[in-house]
Amino acid sequence: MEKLEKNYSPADIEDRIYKKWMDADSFVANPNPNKKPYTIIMPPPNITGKLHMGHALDISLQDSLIRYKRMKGFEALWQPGTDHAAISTEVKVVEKLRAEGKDKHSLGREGFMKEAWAWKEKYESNIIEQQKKMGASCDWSKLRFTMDEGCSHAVLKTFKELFDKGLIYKGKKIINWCPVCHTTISDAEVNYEEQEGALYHIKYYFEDKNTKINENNYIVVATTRPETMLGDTAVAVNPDDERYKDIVGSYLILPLVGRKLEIIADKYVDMEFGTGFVKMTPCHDPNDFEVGLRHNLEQIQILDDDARITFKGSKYDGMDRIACRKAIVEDLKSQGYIEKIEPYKHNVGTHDRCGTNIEPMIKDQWFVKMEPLAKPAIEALKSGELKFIPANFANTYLHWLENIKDWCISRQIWWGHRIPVFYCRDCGKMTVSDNKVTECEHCKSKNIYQDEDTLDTWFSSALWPFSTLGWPNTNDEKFKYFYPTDVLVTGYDIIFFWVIRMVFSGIEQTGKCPFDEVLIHGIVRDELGRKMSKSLGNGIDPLDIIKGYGADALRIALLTGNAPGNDMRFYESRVASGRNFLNKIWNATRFILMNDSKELSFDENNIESINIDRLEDRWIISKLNNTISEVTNNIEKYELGIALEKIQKFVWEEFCDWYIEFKKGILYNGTDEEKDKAIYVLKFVLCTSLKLLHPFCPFITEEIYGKVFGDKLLIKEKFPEYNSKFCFDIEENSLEYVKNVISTIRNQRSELNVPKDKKPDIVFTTSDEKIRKAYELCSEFIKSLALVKDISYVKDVESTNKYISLTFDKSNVYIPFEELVDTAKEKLRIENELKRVESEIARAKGMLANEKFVSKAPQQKIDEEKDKLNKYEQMLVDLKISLEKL
RNA sequence: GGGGUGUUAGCUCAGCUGGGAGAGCAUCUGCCUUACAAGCAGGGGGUCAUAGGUUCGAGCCCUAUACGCCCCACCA
Repeated sequence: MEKLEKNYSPADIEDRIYKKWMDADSFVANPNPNKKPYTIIMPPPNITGKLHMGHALDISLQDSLIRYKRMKGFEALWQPGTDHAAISTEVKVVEKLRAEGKDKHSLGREGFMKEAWAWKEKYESNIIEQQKKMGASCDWSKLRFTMDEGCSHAVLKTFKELFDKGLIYKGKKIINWCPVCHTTISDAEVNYEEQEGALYHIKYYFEDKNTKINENNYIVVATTRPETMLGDTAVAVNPDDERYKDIVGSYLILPLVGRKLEIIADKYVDMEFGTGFVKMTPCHDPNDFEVGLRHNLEQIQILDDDARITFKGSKYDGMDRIACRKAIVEDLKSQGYIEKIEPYKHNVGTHDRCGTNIEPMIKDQWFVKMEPLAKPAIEALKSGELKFIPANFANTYLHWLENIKDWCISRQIWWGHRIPVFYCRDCGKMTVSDNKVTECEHCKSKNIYQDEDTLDTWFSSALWPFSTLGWPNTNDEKFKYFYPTDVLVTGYDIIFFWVIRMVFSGIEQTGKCPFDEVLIHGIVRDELGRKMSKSLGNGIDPLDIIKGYGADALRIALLTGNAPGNDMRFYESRVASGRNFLNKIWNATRFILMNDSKELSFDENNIESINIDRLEDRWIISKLNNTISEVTNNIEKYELGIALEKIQKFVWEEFCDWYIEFKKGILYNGTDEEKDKAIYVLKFVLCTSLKLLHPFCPFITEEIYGKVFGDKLLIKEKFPEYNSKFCFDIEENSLEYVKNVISTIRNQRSELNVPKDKKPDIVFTTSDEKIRKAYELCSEFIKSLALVKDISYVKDVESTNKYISLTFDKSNVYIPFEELVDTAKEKLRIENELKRVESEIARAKGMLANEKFVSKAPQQKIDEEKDKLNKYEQMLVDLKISLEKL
């Protein structure tokens, strides 16, 4: 048998182990009538970047779940793939081209697409390699891409179907325009950020010199964007505003321009704000647009696609919007139109991909009609078909759906699914098809051209749970077997973008909610609680952490100490402590192998045929058995962190700190038969622990499993199950009692600074036969672990001795530390103990004397209190005797 | 403005359906004990934000208050 290195070094083994899994096709899942399916669709990472901590968390959760279910006997498919990330990728490719001195437009659409595909090939393989470093056990043979043939077909099919149902339409509406990316974006892609600006108060004079308000021949409007006044076509007041009732319908003259503006009344205006007058710019403000529709206002577009002013015949024409703002303000000032300028903080919409201030504009775009689609999605949640973990995210989901607006899906970029709409130059009608189109379906003319726009990247992501499984071919075996999927694991930050859109698309296209449950996690932040970001430079690269500590340690750090849905701060020290745990189990293995000089054969299935008779063996097996049950329970409830902590606690504390220490006596000095059995139980516990741990820490467990248990692959083993034959409550309790005794003696030694080589002969008294037996069975443990020379039972202890007396509920242990005992101190210690016990008794008595407690509390609780009372009363008696003897 | 959420040990956070407060890190003490110093043993440290309420019993449920964070909407 190969020897293990003294310390666990993940770098040496992880790639090798991963290859082993791949070579054995361990991740492949295919429709299998003999097994139940379990499916997780991986949120496809963008091909724009590299793996970040958010991905690492995502992967840790999903991989743990999928490995667990695989071991539980499910045909477990974790479907991987990547997202074309339309705008993000296009921006990156354009940047790359610019660096090479090339230009998107001179390349042309085809040339550009070639470049973009090359980018995709490169970055897709990067990110996949990184996912593998994390240990991701997804079925790479089924790798998909949102723009591959199948997904593209799904997209076109969906577009066509929604169009035919009237759920996709083209319309001139006000949209969010990014002047840098040169495309529309959806409402969800707009981030509002507070910016320092100014509120300009501008005088608009009445057309009729005799009209006055507040003694003045002008009114004052306030705006943060004075340049938009070029597009003003009205001024609005609230219809209920008594101040201005009389002037509704009169006209103003727009400064600098001279346009006549009617004063209109619309309930949109807030009377409380500013002067109560609002200038209306229907083309460049969403609210003004709505008001404009109601009042049939003229729409004057004053910005082009670069957000430059287009105002023919004016000095402002062609100016950048910011330069124009300055110029206009100067002109207004010099001509006396400015009443005042105040500093003003306000929220400005920015593009979430590039940070540019977005400009609302009116454009002819494609939209998805949301209301009919939102309804079933709301229903799915309310009926319980769809569940969120934690449940409170359901509110977020519902709130969004109940207030949803139509979804702008057309983008003026090239990288993406081109809108499958063809316009006929002859008859002017549209042809929409998910197949190749060569002629107008209305007049059969060949003189047609395709819509230039592409679709929002989320349009294809929305289909991901089924487009990856073969849809729209509903006869595809994968689709029939694996769909709907079981759980979606993702961050709360993309509930709006993605989860909601998958749900309504899934219901609309397949008739089923695409997943039963959504496990939501938070954001991984830096140590100061800040988001990790490129601009702050505070990002931590998961790959660097893996290099230093291994993927398993990183996974532990990400999986523990955090409740679902909450953000977590990333501390490297937590990875280090994870690594320390791995080193612990590594060394426990080393210990076993070092003591297994005969390299005994081991078959875990024979465990039931072994006569487990020793107390500590029954104890550890019973503990292990309970751990299995609890861990399983926690995983099923998605409490992965709690599950993992329980495994760690079992392995480190119970197995390593206690059990292995117990066994050293036998391994060093026992008979061959005793040794062999000890090795057997050690291996059994190790083997089972590895299985429990494998979903969370796949690499080290696979490595150890291979070293100790031969050629079998752990990934393919069965997850341990609770076995009622291994439930040894009595032995478990007895040994816990002994552990407590050992700890208490150690504590006293430590308090009194007793040197290690001083090993007393201790005696004990007890009234309980079971306890007496436990002491006898475990006397070797007490001797070796509490550094005791001999231990004996006596009926009573001579009162002349100077000793430390330790009182337990059913026994007393006396330690002769004559020269170390300070009688006064010892007296104080016992008195304090006495006080504690007395207060416990008072507490228990109080509860039991409370009639309401006795009549209302569950019987089990009452019995517990009675037991406690008995126990403490016994201790009280013993403590008093000890005190007397001092 | 609407919704959500947090306040627990020095720090970061757990605490499952209400039944005697936990972890990691940090800190202190003693140990290089032949699996592991990435370790072992032991210790200190919390009126669970505040005030009420429900309950036999509240860190947990309800109400209010204070401070914080997040999301949505967005006021010109």
